Amino acid sequence: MPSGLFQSFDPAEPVPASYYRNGAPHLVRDPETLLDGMNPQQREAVVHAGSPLLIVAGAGSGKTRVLTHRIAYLLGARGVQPGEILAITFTNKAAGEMRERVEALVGPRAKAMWVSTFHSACVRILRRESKRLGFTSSFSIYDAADSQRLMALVCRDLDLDPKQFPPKSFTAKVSNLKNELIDEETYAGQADNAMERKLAEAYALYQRRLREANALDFDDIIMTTVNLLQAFPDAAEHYRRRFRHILVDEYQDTNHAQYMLVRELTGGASGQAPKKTVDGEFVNPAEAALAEIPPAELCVVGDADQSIYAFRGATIRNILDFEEDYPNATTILLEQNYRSTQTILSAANAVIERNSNRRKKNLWTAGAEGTRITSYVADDEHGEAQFIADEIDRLTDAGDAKPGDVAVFYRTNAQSRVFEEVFIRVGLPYKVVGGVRFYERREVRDVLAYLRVLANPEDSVPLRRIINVPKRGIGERAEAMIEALASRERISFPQALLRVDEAYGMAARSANAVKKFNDLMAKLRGVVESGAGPAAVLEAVLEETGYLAELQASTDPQDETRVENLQELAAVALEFEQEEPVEGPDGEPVQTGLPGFLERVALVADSDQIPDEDGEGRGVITLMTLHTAKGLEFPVVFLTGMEDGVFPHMRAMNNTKELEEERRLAYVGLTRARERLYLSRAVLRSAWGQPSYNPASRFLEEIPPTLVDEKRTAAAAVPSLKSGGVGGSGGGFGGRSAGTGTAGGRRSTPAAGWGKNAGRMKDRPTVTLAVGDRVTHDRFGLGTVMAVSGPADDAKATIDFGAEGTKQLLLRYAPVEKL
DNA sequence: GCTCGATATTTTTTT
DNA sequence: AATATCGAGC
Repeated sequence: MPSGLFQSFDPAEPVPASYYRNGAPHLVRDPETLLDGMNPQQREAVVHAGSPLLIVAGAGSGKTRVLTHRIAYLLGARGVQPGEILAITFTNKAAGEMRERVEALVGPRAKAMWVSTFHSACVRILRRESKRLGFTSSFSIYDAADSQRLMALVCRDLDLDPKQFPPKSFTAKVSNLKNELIDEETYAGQADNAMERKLAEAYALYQRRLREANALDFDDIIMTTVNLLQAFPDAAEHYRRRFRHILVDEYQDTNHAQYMLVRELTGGASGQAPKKTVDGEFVNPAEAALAEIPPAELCVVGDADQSIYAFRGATIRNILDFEEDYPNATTILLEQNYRSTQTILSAANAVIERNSNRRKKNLWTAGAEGTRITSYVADDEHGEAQFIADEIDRLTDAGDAKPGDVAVFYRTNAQSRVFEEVFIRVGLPYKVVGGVRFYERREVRDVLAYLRVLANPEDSVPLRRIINVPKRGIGERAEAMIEALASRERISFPQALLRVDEAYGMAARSANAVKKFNDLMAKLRGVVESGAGPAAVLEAVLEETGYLAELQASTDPQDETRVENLQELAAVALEFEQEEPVEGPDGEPVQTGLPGFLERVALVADSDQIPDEDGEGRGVITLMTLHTAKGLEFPVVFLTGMEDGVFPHMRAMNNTKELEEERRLAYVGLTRARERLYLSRAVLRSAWGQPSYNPASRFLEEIPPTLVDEKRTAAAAVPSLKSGGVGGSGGGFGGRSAGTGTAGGRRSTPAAGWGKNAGRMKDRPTVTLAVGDRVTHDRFGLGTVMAVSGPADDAKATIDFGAEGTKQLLLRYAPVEKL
């Protein structure tokens, strides 16, 4: 029998019934072996019982391992039933991974746990409780683009000047309000200037339209669930009795609504006492029942230093104030890092330390110091990409890395282009993650809109999207007439569409087009009613609407890709259809058929595309934004575009709060690297078609110079200023300020006017020194470096020259050479 | 009603 | 540079 597996318990302990579900006991790990190889803090986090638990998990501290082992321990050692566990993550990918890893530990009974995202958990609850909330269980889910479109319609209906009241900003504001759990009525009461009153009006109409369409937007999903739990004590009771253990991952990314949701589900947080009369009687008997349920055991995991979604309403407050929200909470700090070299960790620590008001944390590793971080200053973004391509080539040739080990990070999606160009040219395999996402592509959204209308005929947003796609002669004017009919007859837009004949002033040709459209939809509805699955319905849509035919007939090369995307969508539908219907634990409704498919598509963004480690293959280089990189790790990481204005982003630079968020983003980026870390920047970068000179990112200066090996410096990057023959940029231009021209097939770099190094004429490239390095000085002779301080390109060193004494030197000017 | 060309607009975005 | 949006003209 393999060690670590056993079949019986200590006789002193009763065997938990959970071990014998489904008949015969299966091989179960001794729960204590779950603690093998863990450090003391991790163990404590796994076994802790009896009070709310906050696990402050630094980057790479084995967070997921702790969470999964904690769940396994709950099941194995504490007799918890799988059905009593609710584990919440932010992404479907994270949820899937967690479930998989728990299943590997405890076997198939893990299936009965709820491991899901905030949104899918809430949708599940809402489908079950939809009746009491006034919509049907087949409600539609509006994503950001749908919300946008609906708000645009609403603003138009209210005759709002789009210049003065931009629908886009209204959408964002409504989203923020919902994240703060402020509903339209409450907001109407507090709006006190012209703009806010208009917003209140738009908010109210927007909500009305959603209800009419039997739809909820992303933010509603959370807010409505909170409202449900607060308004219906018996509903709250059901879920509180059920979920006795609630685990929340990435707690630093929760917004207020999600925070309240966790509180409502857990019960027992401070300030939760139900209303009582003066005699101590409960006002509401259902609340009395609720009050008797002891609070669930709450365990949240997070790292305030990795909070990078404040711009979407996430609030660090939730993690910082956890101990106040849950007064008897225990906090465990995980600082030991199992991912990166000490060099990388020291750099990350040094950067994040500049943020104010943070809980002090010091990542450390029992592992190696590792190689120094490589920095590189390129002439322009092409040079930067070229350097990275060359370096990856070098690493792979030397057998130090496979392409799949390498990730290239950047601040904004637009920066990926140059890397793609260069990688294609030199033949490096790569994959860009993110950017325009699959489910946001026009053709995918068009076709899904058909399916949505078929699933929910009252949903007017997708209906209006496809009413004239492909073009069938129902223009703006015709649409306006239908709308007029709808408001005249006080019916919905979809209903008005069916009564075209009553539309006043509609051209015969338009009316005929609408009728043909109605016939088409009726025919498709017939396909749905015949019991066809999502894949068959999708195929019917593609055929009957002529959508596919139009794309295939097109000469636009883009349309070829579109056909492929639709094929992929059809494949997804087929896959969904053939999935064995996962039985919801204890008969929870699980959506199948068209509504099920649409729900899947609405709640699953495609983070699926992060290249997996495929055992055999050498993998591909991963290109992505820093935001997308959170939670991942790679042996080799290139952090690119390290320039003020790019990263930190220009719009975050004059605001301390936003700058601190950028710094956390830098921290996230740095801590993704396991072994090798590269920091690169370009002196000249073309952004929005305009070339601009960017100074070094302030984050670079925050990394101790001793940790960095400057492979190419700013001095080398400015041809006209350098004396040595370092690097192969444009070639020398004397001392002249060269304009933007072409030299050696590459754009050259004007000399004047950039950064703090301008004016440093004719000196050698700044040496990078580390403590202990031996140097020679033109005047003082041999010396040993005692200390180094200051930012990389402005570093000072303390050097012991023996008989000549110990000198403080500014390396930028000092005539020192490394030996 | 549709197409073309001028004009404005660009962060990040797990759901 | 690339794309979305808008208005004029067919």
